[in-house]
Amino acid sequence: MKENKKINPHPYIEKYQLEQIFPEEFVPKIKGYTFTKGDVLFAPGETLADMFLLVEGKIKIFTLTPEGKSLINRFKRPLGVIGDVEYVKGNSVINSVEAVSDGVMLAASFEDLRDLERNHPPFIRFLLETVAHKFYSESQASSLHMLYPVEVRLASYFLSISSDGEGTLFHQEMRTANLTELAEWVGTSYRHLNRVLKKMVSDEVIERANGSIKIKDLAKLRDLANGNIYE
Amino acid sequence: MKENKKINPHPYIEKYQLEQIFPEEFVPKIKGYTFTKGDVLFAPGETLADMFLLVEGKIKIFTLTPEGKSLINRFKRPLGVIGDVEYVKGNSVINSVEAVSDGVMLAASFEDLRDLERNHPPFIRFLLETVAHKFYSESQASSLHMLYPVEVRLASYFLSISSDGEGTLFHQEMRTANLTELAEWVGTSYRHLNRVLKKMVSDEVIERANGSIKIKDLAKLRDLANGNIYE
DNA sequence: AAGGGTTTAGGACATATGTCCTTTCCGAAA
DNA sequence: TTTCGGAAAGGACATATGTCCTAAACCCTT
Repeated sequence: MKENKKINPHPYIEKYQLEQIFPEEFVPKIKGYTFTKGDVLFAPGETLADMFLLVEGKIKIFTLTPEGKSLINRFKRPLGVIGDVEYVKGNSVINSVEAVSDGVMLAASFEDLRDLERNHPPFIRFLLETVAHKFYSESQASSLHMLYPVEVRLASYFLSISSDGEGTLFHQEMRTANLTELAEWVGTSYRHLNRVLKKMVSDEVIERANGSIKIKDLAKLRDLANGNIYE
Repeated sequence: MKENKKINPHPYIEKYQLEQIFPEEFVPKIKGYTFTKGDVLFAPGETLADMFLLVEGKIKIFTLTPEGKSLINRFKRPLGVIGDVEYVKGNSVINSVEAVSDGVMLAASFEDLRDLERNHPPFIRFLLETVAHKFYSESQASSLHMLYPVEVRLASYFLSISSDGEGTLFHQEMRTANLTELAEWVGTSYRHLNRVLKKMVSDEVIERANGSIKIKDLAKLRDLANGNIYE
């Protein structure tokens, strides 16, 4: 990771009760770094030596093709983990990671983590749960993408972030800043997103007023989403 | 799982050196079941009480939509694991699982596994690696599907199973029996697959003789696949 | 208030992919 | 050998989505 200003990790360890995962002896080995909106945090192919915990801010994880297309795999907010799969599999970074806002990461070296893994079972349990959850979400999203057109995916997205389903960490991860980002998230072009939005407006499912989108008919939205909700 | 004939699991434990994951005391808790081609092994929503190890045969894991569309997520051959994510996350079965050939599964109850997890670190390490690998493959495949048209995905598929890349377990998992299945695997309709195959023939990338497909120009295929190879 | 970049909106056209159908082919069962 | 069902091949048409482009609206900054 591009290394910005170092900061004291302790407040975050308390805030997120990380003592349960990282025992007292381990805490001194944890470093804290800040990052700034727009920073490229990790690039594909890079070799990692540390695992990171996002404890403040928002980042996006995306794939860039040689042709310049980009696809957002997921957003992360606290308490997101970066480098877990790389730690386990020992491969290099797969996706690009970029800061969507200013934020803070905690870091611990793979080397130290291997010791921790041996002596402190809760850590490997934490890892396992993290990765299992990532797999599960990825798998759901992937099926949704493959099997349904943009309109359905979009309806799912709206449902997920509507106050209805609020509260889950995951939903927070999904909020997008603007339509361009939303398009990348849903996995389509801006143009097409716009087309679908227009259709939803004329179907009276949503309303658009000066840039913001409001859900007008939750029932219709549910109908469209077809039972498919992210998460 | 639909329970077929019980069999003795020991030969498989030796064959795949499972003693490293399951210590001697645990082995008696492992059961063995056979299954038959076409069996529906697991259905979405089902609650699992056991984790399964595929030790013989081939199964496919797929998603079925309410509209009847189906999408193959992956094939599994030995030593595939079923129920790992369900074990960790405690949720019900996500996808349909069907036997593509006759085969054998070993099973161990979640309850027993929880004890094992506490007392025998190699087991949780095994789980972690399994899930991390699943996530990694899923993630790769998902990006490929989202970002490239069928022709590219198909080229990737051919490259992966060509003798060139042979040997990896993963590639074995991918071999499909007929074009219909291939279509489901690539995530498209049979009709469209056929269209793309025809184009590849006229571009002299592949040859088709009485149902079988031969790679004619590996270089062109690589070019098409654009560096994207499954796995 | 004026200028310039970013975001939103949408027209026109091209391409990718799906759906429905018909025909042919081939191997297994009778 | 005949029959029949599934698998393969492809025509015709519909839909989903992408690409390229232009114009208007919306901030910021000066």
